[in-house]
Amino acid sequence: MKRIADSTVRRLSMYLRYLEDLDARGQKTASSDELALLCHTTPAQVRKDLSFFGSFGKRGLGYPVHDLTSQLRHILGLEHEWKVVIIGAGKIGAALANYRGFRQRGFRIEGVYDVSPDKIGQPWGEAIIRSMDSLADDLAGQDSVIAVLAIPSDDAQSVVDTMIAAGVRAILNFAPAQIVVPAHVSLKSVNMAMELEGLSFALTNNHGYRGVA
Amino acid sequence: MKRIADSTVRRLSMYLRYLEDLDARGQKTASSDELALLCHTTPAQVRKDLSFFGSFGKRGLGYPVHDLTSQLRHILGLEHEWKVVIIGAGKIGAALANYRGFRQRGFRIEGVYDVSPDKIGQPWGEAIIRSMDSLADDLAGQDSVIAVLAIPSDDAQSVVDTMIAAGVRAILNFAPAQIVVPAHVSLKSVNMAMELEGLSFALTNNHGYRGVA
DNA sequence: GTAGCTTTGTGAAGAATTTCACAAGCTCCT
DNA sequence: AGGAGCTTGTGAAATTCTTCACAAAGCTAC
Repeated sequence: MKRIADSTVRRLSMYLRYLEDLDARGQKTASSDELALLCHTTPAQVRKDLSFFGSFGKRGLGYPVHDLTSQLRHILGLEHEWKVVIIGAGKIGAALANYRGFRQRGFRIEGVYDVSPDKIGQPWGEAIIRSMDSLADDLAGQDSVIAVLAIPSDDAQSVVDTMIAAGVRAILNFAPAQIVVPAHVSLKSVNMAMELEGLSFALTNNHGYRGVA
Repeated sequence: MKRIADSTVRRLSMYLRYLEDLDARGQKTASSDELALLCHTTPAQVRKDLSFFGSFGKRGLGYPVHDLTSQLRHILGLEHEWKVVIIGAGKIGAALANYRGFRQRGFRIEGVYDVSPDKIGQPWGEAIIRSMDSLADDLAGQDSVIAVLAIPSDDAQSVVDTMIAAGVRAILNFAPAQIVVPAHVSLKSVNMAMELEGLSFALTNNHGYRGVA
């Protein structure tokens, strides 16, 4: 299969969100025009994105909403539930655990881990904070696990190494640090300071620069 | 000035982070090779990125660390402090308020606002949760303000409209919703569910796809 | 059934971004 | 002072991503 750009995957994710809305409202079909309008992109872009994976629409009619929803869920690998472990029982970890969007979209928070001995064993919402040492055992045999890293930068790389040794193959990193992972592990980083700096740049150099929605 | 790509700005931000480290350690110069290694990019990319803004290096020697640090801070508009108001006194707002990276890099949390009458007036860390209605007055005359939106999606657009009416010109949005802003307002959105879905896609279709560090 | 309207799917064109490759410039050493 | 050894800055090439434009195909009405 051809390599799919990151930007394409993000848009697929967005199409899915809106298609789910339309489906819930009982709308049967949607044209690339309509989707483009909702997602602030172009009809051509919508069609091109979808065409990488097959031809789901009917000419003259548009895309069947319910069917395309399933197809996108399949493409994005959202047909089964993903188990999410949160590493770092701090404020960011807490915010993520409560984030509505996760559960709604099939990501189930499975457990919370920390390195700090003070925190291990403490209750945390409905769960108990567990030790990183038990991660490998807890995940033994588990396949669809995504780890969310919400700890200070200093420890980030060493914790990542521990996680990978424990069998984690996907990491969403919130620590503002460059993390290195082997090729078989997928990593995404969200860096909030970097986003703010992007806004600072835009405000400082407003030569027609526009932020990204 | 030429339009600067978003990806370029993100990398500048990253160069700055590492240059600050090097500066703190007393290193005098750094080559594009060294920066590229630290930031996981290529030397040519580093040079090209910097060359959009001037020529800061010395051939045969590299870039003067301390000087380039200042230059980048200037380019990114980080020479003065930015005031950050957090809209939404929930878990995400709390996490952001405590995020070390913000304060460290010149973003000062100025106040917390909410729409919910139950929350308004309540203490929140060292501050008191304020009403959105007072936003316009509070910001009157203030120039360098960035609003961080951490509320549920349903209210997002209407709150954004209120903020813009109050004079906000830069918004970092954490609500998983498409927000529309007029051209003079800069907007960046962070969508955590979308990031997780990207990982789900990568794990499901691991045909050489690699996440982004 | 076919004319007219609509919308997809897709090569090809265009734009944007990254990488290449090398001349020019600086430092250090002798 | 001159040559050797680096490293920058930058046009040009390559690659990646987006937009265009249109043939092919479905639907509706008569």
